[in-house]
Amino acid sequence: MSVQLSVLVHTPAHSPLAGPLTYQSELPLAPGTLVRVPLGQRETLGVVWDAPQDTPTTWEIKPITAVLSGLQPMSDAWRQLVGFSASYYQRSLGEVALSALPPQLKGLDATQLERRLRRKPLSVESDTEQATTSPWALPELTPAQAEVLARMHSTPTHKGPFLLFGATGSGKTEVYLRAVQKVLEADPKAQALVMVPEINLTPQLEARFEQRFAQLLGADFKPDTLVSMHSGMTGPQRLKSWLAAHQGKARIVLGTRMAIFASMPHLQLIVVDEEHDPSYKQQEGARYSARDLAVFRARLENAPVILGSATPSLESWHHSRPAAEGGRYLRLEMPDRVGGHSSFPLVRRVDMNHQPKGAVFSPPLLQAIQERVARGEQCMVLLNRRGYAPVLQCSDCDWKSACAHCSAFRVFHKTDRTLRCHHCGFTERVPRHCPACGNPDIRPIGRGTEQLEEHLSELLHAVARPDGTPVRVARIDADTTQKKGTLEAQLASVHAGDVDVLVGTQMIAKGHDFRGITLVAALNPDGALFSSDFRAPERLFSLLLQAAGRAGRSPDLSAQSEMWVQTHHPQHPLYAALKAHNYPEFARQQLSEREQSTLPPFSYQALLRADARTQEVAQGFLNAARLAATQLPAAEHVSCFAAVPLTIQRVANVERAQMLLESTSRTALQHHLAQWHTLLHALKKDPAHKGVIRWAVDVDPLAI
DNA sequence: AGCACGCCGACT
DNA sequence: GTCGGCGTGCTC
Repeated sequence: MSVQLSVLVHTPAHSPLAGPLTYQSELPLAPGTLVRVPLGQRETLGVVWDAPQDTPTTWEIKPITAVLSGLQPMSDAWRQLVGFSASYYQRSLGEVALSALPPQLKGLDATQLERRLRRKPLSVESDTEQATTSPWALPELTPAQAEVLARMHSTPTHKGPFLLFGATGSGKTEVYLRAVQKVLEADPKAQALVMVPEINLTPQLEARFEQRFAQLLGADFKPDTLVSMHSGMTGPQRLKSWLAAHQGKARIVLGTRMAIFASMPHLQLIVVDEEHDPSYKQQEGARYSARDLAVFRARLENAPVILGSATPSLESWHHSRPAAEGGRYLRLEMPDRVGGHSSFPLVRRVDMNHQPKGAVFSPPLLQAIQERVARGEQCMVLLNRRGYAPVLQCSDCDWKSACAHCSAFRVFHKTDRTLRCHHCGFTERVPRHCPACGNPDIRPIGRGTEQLEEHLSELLHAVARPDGTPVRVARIDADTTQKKGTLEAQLASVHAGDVDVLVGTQMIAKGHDFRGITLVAALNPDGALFSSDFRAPERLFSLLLQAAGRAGRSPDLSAQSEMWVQTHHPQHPLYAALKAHNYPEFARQQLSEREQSTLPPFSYQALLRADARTQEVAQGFLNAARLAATQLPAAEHVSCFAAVPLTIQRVANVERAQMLLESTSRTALQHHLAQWHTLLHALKKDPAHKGVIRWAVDVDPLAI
């Protein structure tokens, strides 16, 4: 006697096999059981999904190959999370479920896994006991931290979500540590999930958690008590972390957005640090928001979730309005920096309308940098553009360094004399003469961080540090940190005081704690003020406030620290709110504008994207999709805008177009998308749209 | 997504 | 003459 099972395998969203496949098994298996199944010519990993359906089948039903009996079935909550993610983000169950498991697990057959599981865990280091005996004490909480923790723990009616609105330097991490400590101490099995936006930020947080919990747990702190999950890890490392979490050995899982799918049978707390960060949104495949899924998962697991930020996303801020007005999150505030000094760097706006035309550094900013450096203080200069110059141009004809494969210019990188396309990677040596007319005079137009570094070295040439040595300028951006470990090394040299002025992209504005920096400057941030992207101001405000938070972290220097903004719009309300260090005011302005225009969070959006060889084919598909959508029942509640090319219309010779859908009802939009999906599959097969390379839906897109 | 099959260009 | 490019089709 054998039973039939529904099993998920890794089949993509666009495959006709989107749903679970049917296999037979000698024994009934619990939903969530991990199995090996034959699929075509290969054998692959599967997850038992539902109770068997007895729909009559016309094809042969193959038996499963093996049960991975060494592993507990995936929990109900995990399956519900996967089910929700697949349906909400319009992807197949199999794709979501299997990409939520570590890739290495797919490669292991049942016997290999048995061997892997039997492997003895590393023995605990012998010095752990020493650590427990040496005296130590928990750092004293600030009144704000104590208050926030008390409110989280004494609000049984409100299990979260909590929005921890804490200024940079107010000690949010300590709150996370205490909240985690609390759940771990209350239940010896409890597990906590802590998420950070970027891989770069995991090592320092990991160190902080490890130090704390090695002390707190003493001999109970084993090598796999704290594990990480992020895409920078090797396959075997990820498998190891995953197994530790799945088996409940890992009490704390620390990771980037992918960690939201970690198997944690005793999950009792989720922390999302820097919850506003766009990195929480996956940008391909199932385009999930790990922050939104964290809120969903926390509810499933009946666990609290803490969303922390100094500049919350407007969505989360709106959700944390007073309950009387419909807010569902509890807002907890920590306005002051640790150490009681609430002083935020003084924000200085330089009106570039009254400065020498074309100057990169306005004279007052340059002077301020010179003075600081001469006093032995450190400065940080932000410019969001890598390379030496964003475009090269012939002085004679109209040649520009366009990319042959993209509708974008190739960026001039002076260090290796190349022209590089930042979209497709196409790289060539800089030509000696204009490729079009032979003119040897080709010029860089505009400025990137490389040029800034060079320029600033010249400008500060005559300035000496207090010890008489020359000023040192360094640059940190994606180009200087390609090799693993270089970022750490560069950050260390800034810490050590080997650098006087640090130039870089937004990479340097996030998270890193620079003690000696007393002046931060944003050279040209105006672009985001009048961008067509309605979220651009939100990102700019967040970036500037975070950058400002880099200055004056050390209490003795904070009093004189400054944030400089060079702008042509010094009166803009965004800068006024920044100067006042007033995020709530900024959020109020933005939300009122969003409400006026019925933009998120007052409406819900989705994008349909199509890629094709030509723009006509891509848009043709979208327009046909739009026409098909008008037939759907929810159509009247969903507005569908015209198909438009993406801002970078062509990348690597693929033309890209998209179409925006909007509704004031999330449910209506969801129903509409779900029904649309089947129509889209059919459309793609239509010979009229043969040229469509791929299409995808992006629910709650971050950029339009 | 893999993995096979299948039909055209530059190499041991 | 083969190796290998990726287009098309299939997987319970």
